[in-house]
Amino acid sequence: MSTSAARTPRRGRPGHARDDVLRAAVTLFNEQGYEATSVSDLARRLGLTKSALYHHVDSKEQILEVALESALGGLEAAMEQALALDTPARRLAGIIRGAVRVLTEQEAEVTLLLRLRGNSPLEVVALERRRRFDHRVTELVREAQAEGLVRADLDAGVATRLVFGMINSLVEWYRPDGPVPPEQLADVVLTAAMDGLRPR
Amino acid sequence: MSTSAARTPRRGRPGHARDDVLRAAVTLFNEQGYEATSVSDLARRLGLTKSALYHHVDSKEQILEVALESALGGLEAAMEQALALDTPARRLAGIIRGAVRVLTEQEAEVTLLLRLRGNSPLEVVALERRRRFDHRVTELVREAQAEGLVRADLDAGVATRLVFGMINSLVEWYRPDGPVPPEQLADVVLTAAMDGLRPR
DNA sequence: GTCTATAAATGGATAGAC
DNA sequence: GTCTATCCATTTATAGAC
Repeated sequence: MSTSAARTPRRGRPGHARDDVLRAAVTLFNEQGYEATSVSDLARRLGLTKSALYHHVDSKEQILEVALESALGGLEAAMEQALALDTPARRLAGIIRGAVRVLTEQEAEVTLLLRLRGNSPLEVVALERRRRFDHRVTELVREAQAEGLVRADLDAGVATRLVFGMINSLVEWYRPDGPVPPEQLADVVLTAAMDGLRPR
Repeated sequence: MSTSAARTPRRGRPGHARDDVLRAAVTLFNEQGYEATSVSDLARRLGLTKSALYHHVDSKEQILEVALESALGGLEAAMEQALALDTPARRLAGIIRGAVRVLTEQEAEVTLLLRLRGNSPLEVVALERRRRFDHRVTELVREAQAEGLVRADLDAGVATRLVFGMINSLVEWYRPDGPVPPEQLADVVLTAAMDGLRPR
């Protein structure tokens, strides 16, 4: 899946470029749900006919594919960065901060990923990749437990899911202009996850 | 959720009763998504034709309506019970435990509620009811902050959303036969929310 | 690159026989 | 209470003119 840089530059006015279509599509998919959004809905939102839209993309599912690749690629890149850190504590904090960053910077695409139900081979493959990511996070939690950084009386998988339940919920409510500015968000989440709501 | 015992006894063989249809429908809606599930899919799952299915329910949306009423009713009842407790600490712990209980006991119906996008007047009304519930939880968090039970440097709305992100994620992964037995679940979640992952 | 027109399939829902 | 057959709107997607 090449990005815009790799594509042939258009001669005339760009008009509705592929990226505009993809961006609008992912936004609309998130507002209404992927299945509940028809190609007609999308064309209407863009002020185009369906036929014109199909000039830019091959299919509705292709749009989903591009978005999922972006979301999974972002999460996997964050994992690589976290794994490159030099202590278990930094690796765990790194993947939590990294996931928060990807969730906010690629909010629309990740939201789509988080709502998948596995209704097509494409979705099943994406869900498997997501599951691999989750397993790698669980390994980081387990490693932190071995160092005494995380309570050992909590199953590592359960701890991971609870923390990522918190993180993933960000796509449902976080707004950069809300009570938590973007540059503080990772710290707020990390503190809530590690220390909880109770004052120390 | 009454079992067959409470229903009017049918004369002939019970066949496919309304409750069976509702249960199967909600399960399938959760597996595939509400919009992605056709009435034909549901009929097939039940081993019926569409026509036979429509003998038991008026519409696809009616099934959703019944399920949402059950989920919202459960959450609102939990809120009333929590509000009846006698200290801010007990009220906050009460609604967290109560929500965990409702999420597990009415898992399918609550899952449906949590995935709504507001695609119809019915969904919009349900989302408004859900928002009212969230606001009442936020009030309990604010009250706990005033007593010094919850960190005051965290916005009450943000704290509520983070904790409920954790709680709501249960519908995605919690299984009674997993590492956390049902009777311990509320304690595990409450501890994770209040004290975090770090050993004290 | 956008349009009108249309194909082919599937969606939710109903009529009426048994 | 279940069936076959059908209605009509909408779905994804394509053909071909401009």
